[in-house]
Amino acid sequence: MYKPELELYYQAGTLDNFTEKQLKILTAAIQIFSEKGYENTSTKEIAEAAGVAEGNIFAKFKNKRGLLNAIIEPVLNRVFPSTIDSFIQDKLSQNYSSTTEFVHALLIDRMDMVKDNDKVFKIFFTELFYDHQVRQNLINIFPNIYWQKLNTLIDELKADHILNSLPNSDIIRTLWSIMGGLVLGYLFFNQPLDDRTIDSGMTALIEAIEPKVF
Amino acid sequence: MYKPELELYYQAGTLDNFTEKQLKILTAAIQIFSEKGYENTSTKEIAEAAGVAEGNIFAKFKNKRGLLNAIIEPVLNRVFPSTIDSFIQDKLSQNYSSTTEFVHALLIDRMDMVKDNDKVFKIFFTELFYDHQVRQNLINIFPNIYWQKLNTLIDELKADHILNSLPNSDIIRTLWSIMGGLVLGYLFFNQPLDDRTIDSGMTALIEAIEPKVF
Amino acid sequence: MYKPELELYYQAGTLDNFTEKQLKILTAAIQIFSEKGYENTSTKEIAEAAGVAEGNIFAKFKNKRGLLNAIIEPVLNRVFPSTIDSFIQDKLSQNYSSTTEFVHALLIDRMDMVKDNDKVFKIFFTELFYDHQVRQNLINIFPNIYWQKLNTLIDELKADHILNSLPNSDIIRTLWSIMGGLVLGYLFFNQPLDDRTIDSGMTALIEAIEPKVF
Amino acid sequence: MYKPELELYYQAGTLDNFTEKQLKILTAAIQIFSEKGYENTSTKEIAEAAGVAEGNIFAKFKNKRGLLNAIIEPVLNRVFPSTIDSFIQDKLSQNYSSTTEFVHALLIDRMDMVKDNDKVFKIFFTELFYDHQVRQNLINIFPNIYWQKLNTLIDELKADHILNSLPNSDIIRTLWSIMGGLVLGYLFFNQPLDDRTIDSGMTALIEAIEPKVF
DNA sequence: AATGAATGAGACTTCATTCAT
DNA sequence: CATGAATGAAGTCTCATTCAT
Repeated sequence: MYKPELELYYQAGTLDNFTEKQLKILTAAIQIFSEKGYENTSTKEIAEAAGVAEGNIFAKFKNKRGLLNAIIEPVLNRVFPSTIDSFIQDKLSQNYSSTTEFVHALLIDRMDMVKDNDKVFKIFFTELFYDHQVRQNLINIFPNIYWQKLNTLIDELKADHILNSLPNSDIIRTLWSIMGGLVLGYLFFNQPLDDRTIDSGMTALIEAIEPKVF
Repeated sequence: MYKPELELYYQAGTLDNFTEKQLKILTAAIQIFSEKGYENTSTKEIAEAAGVAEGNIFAKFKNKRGLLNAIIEPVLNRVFPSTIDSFIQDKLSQNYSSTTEFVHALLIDRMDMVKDNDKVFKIFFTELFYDHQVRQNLINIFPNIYWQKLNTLIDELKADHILNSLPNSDIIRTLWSIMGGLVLGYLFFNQPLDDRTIDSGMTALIEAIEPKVF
Repeated sequence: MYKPELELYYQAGTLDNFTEKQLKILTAAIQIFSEKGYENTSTKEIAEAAGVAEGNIFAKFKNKRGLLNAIIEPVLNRVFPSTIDSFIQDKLSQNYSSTTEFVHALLIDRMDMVKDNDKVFKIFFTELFYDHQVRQNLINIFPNIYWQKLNTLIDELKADHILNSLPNSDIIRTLWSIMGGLVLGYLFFNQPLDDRTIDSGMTALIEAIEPKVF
Repeated sequence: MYKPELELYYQAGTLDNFTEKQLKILTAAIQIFSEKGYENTSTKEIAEAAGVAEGNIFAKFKNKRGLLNAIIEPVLNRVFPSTIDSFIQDKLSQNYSSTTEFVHALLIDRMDMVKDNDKVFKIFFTELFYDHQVRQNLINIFPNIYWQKLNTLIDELKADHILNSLPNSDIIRTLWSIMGGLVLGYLFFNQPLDDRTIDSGMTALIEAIEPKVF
């Protein structure tokens, strides 16, 4: 049973605790939530799409919100932390010859993850803007220690002439603005997220954050 | 009766058709929708906050969705078109001495509008990501003729060495990515939208889209 | 519109805040709750019996429990306090020539109230034994000050040789045991609560709590 | 495996037909039913408290109601009949020298049974007031033949000057009123059921039903 | 005997909308 | 215009019960 929309879970083996029917519920919910939004989807609709009795949803996910959380949580608890971790730990240990290489290493595989799980990410971003609690959860993912490490890293990259001298907060905002523009354009406005487009975004990003050479 | 949150409407004199009670409804709806989201707000709640009977909402706005549209429409029908128009017509008529001046003229007053109507814009963006129809409406705001004019403009700016040689679509995406990053950061993540921050965004944008001089 | 089952409320004019349909709901709920019990009655059933849309129940009574409380509360907040008050204040001010007269004055009109509102009292006692919270509410009706006054009263009656020398707590328990036996027998076991039966209960009570003369 | 809450069953050896798991279910059900009431307890909750699978409940007790009946039945089929029997047969065969002795013999061991099985009795009385069917079952326990024998007995006690000349029905009601007051006070209102309290109840009862001596 | 996933009827409740006053 | 009582469809959720394993 291949579940392309569940890539995010597979890595952790989380789905081992799910029965066949519960997986069908999850898959159906991802499909319909991404199409019509959480609030506009009824649990009856999900159950019918999954070919399952409605009660099953509540047996496994406690309530409708629990089903949404089961979809969103992997993005929060796996995607963001692993991105940050690899950003801070892995990348830091390497000697980047250029800003290009650094940014490239950062972007490419994240974008693949978005494309492989587009429905899940669409749900995530929709809720991110809709629900204050989800935003708070996202913020809580990044404790102070992360920000300190991130700042330290950026300072080092500045010292190595890989980043320019803009305030760190501006560098960070530019980074996620460009990335966010690519991702949201792809998810919500049918814009391409192919290699050329990503490269173009990378170029723009690099121009914006690399030091000027004279 | 000053209604700072209704700046967008005032300009057009649209509010002349509203009674005192209907304005109270509109103001209350903007407040609560921006706090809790459209789906999580009941018409009864709005009526109570406005201090009017529930029936009034339906007398003026036909249904709950009509109330939301009354809030969102000005953003679609006034903000975006006027931005595009001034972008194409006004700005075009001027002779920009530099990319900086061009971008500066474009950004500053739009950001003020966002700050003066932050609740309305929060509702707009929330719905933009939540509702496919709102996205479609936004897309429909820009008919082909606009895109043609925009492309012509960009081509001219390229010829004038005010923009670099990236594909037009990349330039446009970078532009709204940086702007969107500022706006969404302000509306949803408590980030500043002061002059310094806007300047920093402008600088990044300029670096990304201005030609490199050798 | 005569509502024999709502005597308890009438006295306070509480029902002025109820619409015709809400009174029908209340009446229907009293009828069905007393027949089948709160838990075994659905709100749909009540609405149908009242000839009203189900939503009406929740508009006035907030939820199903609120409907039960609207029935039970008058018993707690009106019947018991007024009984205690008249017991302590009114009766105390009189000079009883005998225990008989004292007890008689206490019992008779309370029993009439039970007979006039038998369904309400049946619901009340059912819930009293079913729901710990209702028991707690009943207990809270009697603050310490009441017990002090009651003890003082009983002590005085003892000094006047109207009550015997049993511990006050035993006198009180005997009193409500005999009264409770009459009431519960009537409400739950089809036993008579006519004057002769009440007189007989009074006689037993008097024998138990009056002083022995030698 | 000592089960103090199952005293009622032991005597009859009824529990021999129960497996370990079924006894756990019964014990858990008694505990939770007495705390929260039958209607507010789910079979899942019972199964979890008993540490068994939910299906076990239905394998042995057929349905949820069957589980309640298994708890209530011994009270109906053992406690009441044995009380009546001993009242009519055993006590009758003795020559009571006084009313006191008679009543004492009747009350003491019944109260011990209540204290040893308080949770079961709490469930029983709760259901007695909640469920018309349980009341009917209780009434059916006493066939006409019992009432005839009981009346004969009371008449004889009257002739022996052990009971006064009140109507038999009044004597019976006073008897179970006083007893019921003690038991319900203990089970539902945290009142003591120690020897002194029982003695006090007995005294009151005797005063009420014994003949007056001149 | 034992398990617990699965069922689905039915419960309570919300809420946009209508309409008589 | 204004009111808010009334509606009833539709929603979420619970839970006793079944049954394949």
